[in-house]
Amino acid sequence: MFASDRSRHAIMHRSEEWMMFEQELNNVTLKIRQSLKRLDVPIPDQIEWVPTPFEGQWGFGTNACFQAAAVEARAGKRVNVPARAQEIAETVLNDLSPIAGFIRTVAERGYLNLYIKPAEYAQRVIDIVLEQGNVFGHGDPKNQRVMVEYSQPNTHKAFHVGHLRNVILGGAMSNILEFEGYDTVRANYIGDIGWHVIQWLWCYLRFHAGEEPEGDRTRWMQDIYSEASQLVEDNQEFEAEAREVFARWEHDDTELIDLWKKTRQCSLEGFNEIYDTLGEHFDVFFYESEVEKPGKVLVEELIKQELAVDERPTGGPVVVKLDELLGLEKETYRVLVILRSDGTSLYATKDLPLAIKKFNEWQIDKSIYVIDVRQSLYLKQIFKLLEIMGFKQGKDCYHLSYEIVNLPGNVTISSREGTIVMFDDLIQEAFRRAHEIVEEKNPTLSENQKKEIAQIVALGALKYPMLSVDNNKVATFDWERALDFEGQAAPYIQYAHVRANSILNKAGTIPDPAPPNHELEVQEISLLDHLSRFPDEVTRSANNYKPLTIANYAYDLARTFSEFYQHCPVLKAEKDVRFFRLRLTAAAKQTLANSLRLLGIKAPEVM
RNA sequence: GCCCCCGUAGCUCAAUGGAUAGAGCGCCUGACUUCGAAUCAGUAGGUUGGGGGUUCGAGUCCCUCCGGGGGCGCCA
Repeated sequence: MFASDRSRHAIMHRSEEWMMFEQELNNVTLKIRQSLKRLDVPIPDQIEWVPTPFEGQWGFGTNACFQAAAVEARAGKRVNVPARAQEIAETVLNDLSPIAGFIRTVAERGYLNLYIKPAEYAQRVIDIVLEQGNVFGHGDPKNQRVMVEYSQPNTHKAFHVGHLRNVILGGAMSNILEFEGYDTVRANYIGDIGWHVIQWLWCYLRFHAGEEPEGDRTRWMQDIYSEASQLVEDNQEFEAEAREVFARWEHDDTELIDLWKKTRQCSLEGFNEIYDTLGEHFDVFFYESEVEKPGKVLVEELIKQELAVDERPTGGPVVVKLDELLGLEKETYRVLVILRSDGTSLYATKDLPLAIKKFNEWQIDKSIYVIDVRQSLYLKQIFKLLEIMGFKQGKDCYHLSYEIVNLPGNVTISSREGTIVMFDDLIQEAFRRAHEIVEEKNPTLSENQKKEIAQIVALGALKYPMLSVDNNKVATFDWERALDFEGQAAPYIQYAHVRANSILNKAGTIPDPAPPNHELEVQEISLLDHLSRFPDEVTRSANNYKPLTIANYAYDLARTFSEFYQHCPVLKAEKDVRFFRLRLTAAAKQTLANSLRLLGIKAPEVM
């Protein structure tokens, strides 16, 4: 991505903020070391700088003096660490003062704080944002390829709000990793075979032969699936019939396979429409049907290597006794079943060869699985088994888990039981409400514009809550809350972007770079400070596999900008102030757009 | 029996081991002839489930208890 920007990578550090102050801070760090040595105070291994937490002041602080005092205390000196830290900080400052590049240096509560002169750096922050434009915040190329597997829908079933959390999360994670400098491969893994498909095919042949879907294909597929699983569950004769269909399948019955191909395609097309709507795309589709046979071969190899135990002669399945193989006393990895007693495949049968295929055919360095938390143990088993098999990259597999989405009343979403909220219903209702609001707020827009905006706002509103809550918290789907466009929500962030755009449009052009020559307001400093932190937030988000970090950041930035434009007139300010604030507004708009883009949310120009 | 996750304001949630635990919603009070009020400003609201421990410093790490959810040889 961003091939045109490659040339910059050599000179731009991953963190523009640190880079801007790198020289000054390194300089100070060195001097502090020298000073501590002169004063005969222990020198901490690491002297790290963090932004000071005081609103409207722009600076960096270090806790190095705490570290030093703590070392003294551990060495047996009877000292009160906080008091001693403060003492050391003051002494060091006396020893060094004044320090070049900083407007104020203060010892506060044991911290050694350095405040920079805002005007001096304001221009640099803005210039960097505007120069880099839509790549502002990106990380250096890591020369590593990472694959993110997500979505993984089953054909012949519904696509519901439970699936949404997965797609949104996986998509945002991919965007963030890519932006941070990883060569990112978006992978989907389709469940196109298995007992659920067989039941569907049976039900179709038995009760719906010749039928074609009208309207929403995915809903049609779901309806038949729901009917099938009910019938099979309640009626043993029906189950026996379905088992016969399974047998036909195992014998490669041509007629059945033709029906499978056709209906599978129907599902896939339905999914693709949903991905289009969501703005998601995949670089590769894997299918369970393509790894089933390799999986069965692999199972035989594992039996030969005596890693797997074939219990089929005694009516059992093929299992891998992981704890036993590892010599673990305590139950840890337990036992993994890798093939049914009747020789048919399981998830594990297919996941093993797929994991290997990913590394070997795609030359990836890291393999991420976006899958719900209930499969934690299962994935732990798969990854460990890969290692035991001698496939070392098992340790480069990572389970990005997330909690499930329930319906109100703690009702589990189940396509088998039909307790689902279909994606299509959700997006249509969100669109309807968004359209109503656009109509009310901006009646003069053309109908096409209204529709486009409603779509952007509706999608943002649905996506944002999936990203702004920690992965391991259970989400409850609630119509009212899912469609709440107020407060901490995507439309708020989009609105800030729109307002910035509106100001810039009225101004016409963005002025040339210039330092501010007025006393900066608290809101301006706060906004500049937030802008400068974006690159670090991207890095942190990528390193921790947490899109939540960017979701929080985007909202914080929007709030900071809203406070800014409310308090600081831009167009009405006198010329120099206007010029500076216009550039600041442009930088804010750009950074809002960049952070929203990472979340997979569009930033409209008007709304 | 073993394992994992959650518990923070009335509700929904934030918070690199750091400075005074922050938002939104809801409640109450203000600001549109003003760059667009999908906005902003302000009030009130907390023993971070309880108890120990580690640390100079714990919502965050460790132990334990309580409450809730989930997983554990042929479901996916």
